[in-house]
Amino acid sequence: MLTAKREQIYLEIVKVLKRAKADGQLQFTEIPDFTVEVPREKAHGDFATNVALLLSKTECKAPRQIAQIIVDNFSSGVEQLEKIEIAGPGFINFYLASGWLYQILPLVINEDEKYGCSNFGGGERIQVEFVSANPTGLLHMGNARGAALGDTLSNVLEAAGYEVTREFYINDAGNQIENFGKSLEARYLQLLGQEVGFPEEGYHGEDIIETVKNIITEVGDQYLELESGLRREFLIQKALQEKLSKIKKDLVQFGVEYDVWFSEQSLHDSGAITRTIEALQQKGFVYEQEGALWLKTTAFGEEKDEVIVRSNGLATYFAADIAYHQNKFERGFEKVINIWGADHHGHVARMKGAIQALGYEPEKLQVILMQLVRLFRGPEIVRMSKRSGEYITLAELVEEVGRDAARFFFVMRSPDSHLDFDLDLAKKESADNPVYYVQYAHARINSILLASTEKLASAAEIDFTLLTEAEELALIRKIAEFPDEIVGVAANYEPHHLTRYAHELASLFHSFYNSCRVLTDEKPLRQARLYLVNATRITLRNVLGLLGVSAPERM
RNA sequence: GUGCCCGUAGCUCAGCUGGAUAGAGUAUUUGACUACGAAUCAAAGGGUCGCAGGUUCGAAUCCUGCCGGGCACGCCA
Repeated sequence: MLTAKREQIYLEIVKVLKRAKADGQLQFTEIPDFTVEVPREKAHGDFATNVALLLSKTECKAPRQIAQIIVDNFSSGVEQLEKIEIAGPGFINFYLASGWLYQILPLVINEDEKYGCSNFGGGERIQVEFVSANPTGLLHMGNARGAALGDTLSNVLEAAGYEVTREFYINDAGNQIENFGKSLEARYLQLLGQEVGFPEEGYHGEDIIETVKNIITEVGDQYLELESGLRREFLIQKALQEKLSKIKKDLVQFGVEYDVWFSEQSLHDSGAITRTIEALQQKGFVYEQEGALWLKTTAFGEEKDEVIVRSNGLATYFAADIAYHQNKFERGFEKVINIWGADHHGHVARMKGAIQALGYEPEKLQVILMQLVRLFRGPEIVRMSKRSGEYITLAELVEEVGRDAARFFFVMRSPDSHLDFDLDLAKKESADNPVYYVQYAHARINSILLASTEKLASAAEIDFTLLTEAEELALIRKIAEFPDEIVGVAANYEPHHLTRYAHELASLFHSFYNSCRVLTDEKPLRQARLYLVNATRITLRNVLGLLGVSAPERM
């Protein structure tokens, strides 16, 4: 609705500009990249454009003078356009006939759970890789943030018309797995009464002990007889299985389900890494030095080259990740999004370089870096240490504050911002908790609809022009913005705008509720307001759905 | 030392592809429940947008330098 109207205005302006140029009133050689947007201030009309300001330089005229030329040439190509005004330094404000927005309401009701969806993405295939935690432990707050962001972004991309694949890359290879094996073995032997030391760099967490206890319950002491290498391998297999199923379960509890779980080890086993390295060699980006193979990432602006095969013959994590990305592109994804912790930022440029070396456009890879999460209980910071295994896990978080609050809080902030997560606030069932604020609006609507015993009237029976209060119009406008909002989030990868939108929508509803009685005695007005309330309900429910937050009917 | 992120109201943060009077929540103060849920609403106060220059009709937004905080700089992942 908004989009269509904006386009109409935009095209009309372009027409006017061309005509003015043909008449010699304007001299520009190229139409500048101007905008038509909904102004922040209501007093500035329904839409506004900055085109006159942008033209002022090339025209050598005052912006307001140019605006006047445009306004004078404006014809009636835009329906419902009531008034055009020049304002401020040279903005042109467009005022539409009051009530032009009413058309959005029947549309919302008809589209229902599809309201907000569009075909912006045109069915393009896009892959979102997120969390991708080491399967050697449990999910921590950083993983949780990634899970909330990745899943919400995926939901939004789907709503915007992309075909999305959610993927978890399992780091089940390399040194950490070695290390994991040593830790498991030490615990195994200790639990069976042997006096052995624990590896300095090992995984000290309690959860490893639990895992080993479970293994002992299953296999008893029969691994004691085995040669150490074999014993570790068995322990690793068992433990990985258990850890992964726990990770999966915890993510499901968090509302996150993946389409693909991709094993790093499988890239080693299948020879994919070798093939990728050969491809890079063929293109001349690989050389040998001091027994190792290096990738010439300096060819793509990096400060130094990177090792892809160590002198001990083992491929590095980087090599595996390159093979993984090649695999992604071979599967036909047109765009690939990775959500990584900020501690991996050094990896971004070289990954893009590697992609370029393979002959793909580096822009196809989009990395969202997220800053760290700090946990608080009120003013007290919650100290955590991954090394010692003392940290709060995703499962514990969901247990403590609930999935709704957790997901909302993680998405609330820009990924670029450090996130201070206050457990006390997230648990609070009160006004200062933004999750409840939004959910409350939904529950409240539901109880109005319950209280009204009559059947909702159809759009044809309703006189929408009765909705004239400022609160009503503001609410309708916000509802109308929803599809645009989704496209914006999908285009710029900014899921945090969604929580903001949800809050604003709820807020406008509460204001409306407090100033306009819905269940009034005047039937036509009551029907119109009930219709608006129902449209609000649908929009709220849909935005909460994208966030992975429930829309309760009662609280 | 080099690279990336951050610095906006007392606090937590939006706004950053340049646009009109810099916003929200919270906290503080004051009002509103004998009608649809007060987990709500209405209103007030609160700002050198880290500092200094520059670019231009216009800068929180772009550029340069500096200050403060975080992260990363491995034949780890």
